[in-house]
Amino acid sequence: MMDLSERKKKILQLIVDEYIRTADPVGSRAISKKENLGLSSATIRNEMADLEEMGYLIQPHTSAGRIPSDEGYRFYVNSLMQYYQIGLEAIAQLQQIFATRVTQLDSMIRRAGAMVSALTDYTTLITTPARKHETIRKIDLVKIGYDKIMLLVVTHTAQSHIMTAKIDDSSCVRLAEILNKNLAGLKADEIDFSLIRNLQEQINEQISLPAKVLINILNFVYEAISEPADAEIYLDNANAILKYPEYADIDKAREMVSFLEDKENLKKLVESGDESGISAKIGKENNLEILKDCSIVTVNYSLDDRASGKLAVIGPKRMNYAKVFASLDRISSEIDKILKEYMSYE
Amino acid sequence: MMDLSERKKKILQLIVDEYIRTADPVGSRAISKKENLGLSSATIRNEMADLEEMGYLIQPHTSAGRIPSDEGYRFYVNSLMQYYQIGLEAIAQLQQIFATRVTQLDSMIRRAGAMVSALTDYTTLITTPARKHETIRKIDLVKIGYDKIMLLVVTHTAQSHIMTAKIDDSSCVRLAEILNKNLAGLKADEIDFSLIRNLQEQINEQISLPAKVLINILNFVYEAISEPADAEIYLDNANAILKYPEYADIDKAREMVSFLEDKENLKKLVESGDESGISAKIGKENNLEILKDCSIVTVNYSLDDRASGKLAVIGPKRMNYAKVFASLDRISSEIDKILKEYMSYE
DNA sequence: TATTAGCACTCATATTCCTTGAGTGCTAAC
DNA sequence: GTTAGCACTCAAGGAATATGAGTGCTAATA
Repeated sequence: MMDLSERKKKILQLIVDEYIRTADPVGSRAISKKENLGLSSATIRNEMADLEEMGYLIQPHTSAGRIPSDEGYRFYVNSLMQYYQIGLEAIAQLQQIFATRVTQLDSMIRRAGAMVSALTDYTTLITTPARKHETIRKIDLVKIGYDKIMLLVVTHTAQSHIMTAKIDDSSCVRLAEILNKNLAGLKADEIDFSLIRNLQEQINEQISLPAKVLINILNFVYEAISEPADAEIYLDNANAILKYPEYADIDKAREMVSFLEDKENLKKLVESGDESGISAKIGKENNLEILKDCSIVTVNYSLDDRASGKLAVIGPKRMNYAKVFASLDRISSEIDKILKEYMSYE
Repeated sequence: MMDLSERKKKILQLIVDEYIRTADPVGSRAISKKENLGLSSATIRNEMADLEEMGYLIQPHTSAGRIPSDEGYRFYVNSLMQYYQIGLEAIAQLQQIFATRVTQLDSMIRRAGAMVSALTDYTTLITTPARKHETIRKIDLVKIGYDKIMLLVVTHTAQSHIMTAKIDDSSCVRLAEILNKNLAGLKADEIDFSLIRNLQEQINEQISLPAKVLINILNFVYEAISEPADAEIYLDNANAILKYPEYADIDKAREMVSFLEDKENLKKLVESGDESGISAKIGKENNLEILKDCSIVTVNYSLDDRASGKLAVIGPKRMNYAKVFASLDRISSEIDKILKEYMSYE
């Protein structure tokens, strides 16, 4: 690898940076106008010609600017790239993604959505069931390391949580017993302050446990049975729209994709379906300019009043309605079966 | 809603079917040539003119064929659509989607992938960790309905399974005890035939349990600790490529998307990264024609020899390398933390 | 010797104009 | 009521042209 003068390095870096930003071939004038460089475009042109000869730059055609070659990128990545600092807001956002609780039932539901898009080859929308009145069936504590325990809360699904706490085996068993005796069978709104106080006293009598650990445990238990703030909504096979000639215009496709990326939009969409059976909204029936060439077919799934959600297919107005109706019919009854399995008792 | 003659209905149906199939405006000649209709294109033209007047068809412009209006689709959906039969192969395929085992750890990993694409706005690829030598920590049985029990198998994560079986509460407890005594601490390859026979005998002595239920239980336990056939691979934000001008050409975008849809391709891709640290493959370094304008940045995550996987970002060569490197660095160490939490004991 | 101003040259992109052909509506004959 | 025939329309595609960003080279300058 030939050595580059500092000036050449600087120029190469500016070109790569600029090209990364704009995706347009970078001209000599654009670089010469940059910051404190103090060089005319003619000089830059000479340097660029050198860099091209060395293989770091490419000219797509005579009268265009330059773009980096693979070797140019490689040099940039190895030697020129500036350190990037991830923003605080981004990190905060990340924490939230991880914090969201996903139960096994939810991921089942999500896969049902994937099935529909596999069957129909259209974009699918599915909401996780809004759960109500969940009861704690059983609580268990399993020691899984010298200072780690796994907390299991069985509701309609098994929810688990790993926490740091030094408890010996027998205390673990005792603690689980106390928790079960006091909490099993309860719903979220039946857990009140006096109950907690009582629980705390019983525990303190029998085992030594840091207050913080108990609070963590109770928090997770409470979370497991309380309704989620809002039902999750999942989108599957969003790029199916690329396959249909109505979106041969890239701008239309982009507009649609970014519409579908906004969960608020999706929630509104899915709520517009009728309450019973499979229903279709065709074109302008959707009352939305961007959807005037789309149809949305929606179906509700539910287990009496305890859980319900929606499943929808969105595609061009010219969709294969027969296939979509048949698929939704099939999968929604499949979901009903799953719900019954997971959530019905007595 | 005006009545339509049978002939008009038939013609409307043929037009909608044809348009759904081809997405091209349907001309009178195409219809007249259809099957047993036995009418000339001129006659069809007259009928089409009527259907247009009634609002069921639209002419995009004078010299084009007709396409259905929203009302035309509506009529089709309500009255003309033929019943569609889902193919057997499709259904078989579906069963498989549901059969795949997804643990809580897997969905954590998947969300880590989502984070990277949120941070960078490029397409992200993530493989779930290949697990080895898992041991059963605890088995539990919870009665959740009059003929339903939930089987819990705690490994590095809690896996649950709901099955139909009529067992009374005390038998449930007894059964769990026996299972734990015989199976806790074992790895997949330590479960052999004599062990199972022994277990079966103990159970038959103490409780009455249909052989089929026991087999179901053992099957699920075994599944929970055996290695998955192949690591799952998830793709996130695949339509990010639409946002970049290098894919302004819709055909290029389509080609890329369908490349990314094939999991076999993805597996090969992700395996090409270096073993340690973050590494980038730029353009032709990927040795694949379709990727000659793409870069792939890969990082490994791992917890000693027990679990490891890959995380990769794929985007245009002109990607923001600094940001991608920083994001991957950050998230992979986040994953390492999770793995440690979930999988390390002692 | 390094830098710069000036100018002729190149070539992708956008624009305009023209051709082509699929499909129509209408009329007259069957 | 149905059909053959024909003039008419208009989107899509191709050829020809204009535009302008950016270059390389030369000669002047510091």
